[in-house]
Formats: sequence, C-alpha cells, structure tokens
Amino acid sequence: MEYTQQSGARESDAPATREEVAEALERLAFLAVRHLTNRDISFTAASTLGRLSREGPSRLTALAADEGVTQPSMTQLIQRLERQDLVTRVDDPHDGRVVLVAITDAGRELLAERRRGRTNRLAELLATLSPEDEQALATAVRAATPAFQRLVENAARARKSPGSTAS
Amino acid sequence: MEYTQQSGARESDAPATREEVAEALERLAFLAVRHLTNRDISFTAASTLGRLSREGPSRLTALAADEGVTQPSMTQLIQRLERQDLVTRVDDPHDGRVVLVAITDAGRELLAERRRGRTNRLAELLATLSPEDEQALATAVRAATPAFQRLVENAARARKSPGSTAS
DNA sequence: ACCATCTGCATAGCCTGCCTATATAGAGGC
DNA sequence: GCCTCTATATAGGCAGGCTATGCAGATGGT
Repeated sequence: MEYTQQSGARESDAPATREEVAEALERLAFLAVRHLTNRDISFTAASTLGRLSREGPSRLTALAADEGVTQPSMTQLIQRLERQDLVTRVDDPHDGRVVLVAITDAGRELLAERRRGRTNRLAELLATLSPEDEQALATAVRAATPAFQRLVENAARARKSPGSTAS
Repeated sequence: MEYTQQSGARESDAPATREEVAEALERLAFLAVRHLTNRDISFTAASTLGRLSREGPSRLTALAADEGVTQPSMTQLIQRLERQDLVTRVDDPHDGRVVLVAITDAGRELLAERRRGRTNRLAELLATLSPEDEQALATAVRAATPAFQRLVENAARARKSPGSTAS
C-alpha cells in the first residue's frame, strides 16, 4: 500500500486502464476503512445486527453463512451481543436444536445511533470541503453507486465459486 | 447498516443532501471492506510495511504514532512481522534505547505480491461489468479521488484535535 | 419401535490484534 | 552520581476469527 505518489505526474489526469481504476478504487477503500469507519463494534457484529433488524429472527447457522464466518464464530459473536443485551435467543418450537436470534430494542437503538453518528461525522467532513470538492464528490458518488453495487455482487458470487486470482 | 432499500424509490436518482452523500459513501466503504480487501495480513501490518518501504527504517514509537496504535501494540506487531522475516530490527548506534525497524526484501516482495494480487482481482471484477458500468466507475473514481483525498486529510486532522460527533 | 446418521449448536483450544498498566534500560540535566 | 525522562518490553485482558470435536434433537430405514 505504497500510496505516496502513484506513478508519474498525474493529478486530475484520467486513470485510463483497468489496472489504474483498480488501484484508485483500492486506494479509496483503504482510506475509507482507515479514516471513516466506526470502531465501537465489529463489522460482522454491526452487519449481523442490521440483518436481524431487516430480516427478523434467524438461525445461528444461517447468520454465520450470510455473514461469511464459521458457525462457532457466530456462536461467540451472538454470545457477546447477548451479554450486551443487543440480541436475544428464542427456542424454535418446531425444532429443539435450533436457536432463533432476535434483535432487541437496545440493538435497534444501537444501530440507529451508529447510523446517526456516522452520518453526522461524514456530513461534517463533507462540510470541510470546498463547494467544488463537495459537488464533485456528490456527483461521483451518485454516478458510481449503481456500478459499484453490481461490482460487489459479482465479487460475492465469485467468492462462492472460486477461480480467481488470490493474494 | 440497514442497506436494503435506502429510503424511497431512488435508483439512479441523485443523492442530493449532504446526509445522503454521507450514507452513500459510508455504504461504499462498507461494501469495499467486506468484499474487496485482503485478509492475509492486517491493515496495520500492511500499512506499516508500506510505510517502512516508503520512508525507510523508523522507530517503534514513531510507527505506533503514525499508524494510530499504542506502542505495545506496535511492539507486538513488529515482533510478529519479524518472526515472518518481513522486517528486521537494527539498534540505533546513537541511542541505545531505540530500535530501528526496517523492511526486508521478503517484506517488499510481500507488498508487491499483495498489490499485484489485489489489482488483478479488482481488474477481473471490473471486467465483469458492462462497458457502460465500467466506464461510469472509471469516470467517477477519477472525479472523486482528489476531493476524497482532501476529505481524508481533514478526517485525519480532526482525529488529532477532536471536537466532532463521535459514535 | 429402534438404531444410525445427519444437523444445529456449543465447547475447547489456538491465533492475531488491539488495549492498559507497569517494568526496565539508556540518555541527559544538575 | 543521581533523578527524571524516554524508548521499548512485558504482563494480562478482551474481541474476533479459526479448526476439531462433543452432544442433543430430528429423521429415515428396516
């Protein structure tokens, strides 16, 4: 991640090739992670809570699969979240083996707070930019979102059936 | 992170307000982290290696400060990296207390491999997009990079002297 | 009806990677 | 020659991931 000066004299010059776009995208992701993400609970924890909020009570195994972690990891995560009263467990009346995990009101509130906090923080940061920069970023984000969405879907699919360059 | 349907019927509609741009940016970062990042070594490890590669041998404490972790954390990280022969320690001849950390050839090679791997992977993913999407993404990335760069710099400054909305 | 097997989850034990508190050794001022 | 400051190390703890394995409930074959 040697991100001082990419290669030559480029500034608002176009990244023309696929590789250049890839590098620029990678850099954006790196910087975003480094500077714009929350640290209170983990990605998986937040994502799991969000899923429970959207989709209602779920099985442990289903959550693990959806979040891309192993079942023991999800068991542990749910135990931690349970200790914090962010989720509860309910026994499935139809199958004595399964545990249904449900988000609590406190969990929903945490999600809402996180969302508010991050949005505020980002909005504040956006306000530090010049109007031109802010406009440029707004336009770019709007333009990139649908394509990026599809890119990520393709990535998720590729992850399930491999055959790609690792690293 | 309730990212199913943002709010209403928006699709290629513009995120107009600051808050909407913030949400979209946040979502991009989240998805990028989730689907496009490497997992072989940690962010801090990769970033530290990159720094050592760019800036040459550094003190432990300086590295810790630059990477935003505590000194003991950096000590441990360097110990792990040393076990993997990615860095070496050199005693400072002028000050018996300090340890200068330097990247090894293996460390440089790892950085190069990671970079190649990620760039290839992203380039492959870009190739899965329609030409229109790829073009849109390329244009957007080009347009967003300078403004985003400044945004991140502002974020880094704000982190040092607080006074912002936490979460 | 019963046993075998499968399935869903829990447990044990290990690693990384972060933290705070504290110890230790060298540097520098007086 | 100390006292203090500074650079690093050590100890101990928690989150968050993994593999291997245990166990109880479900299910199908006979």
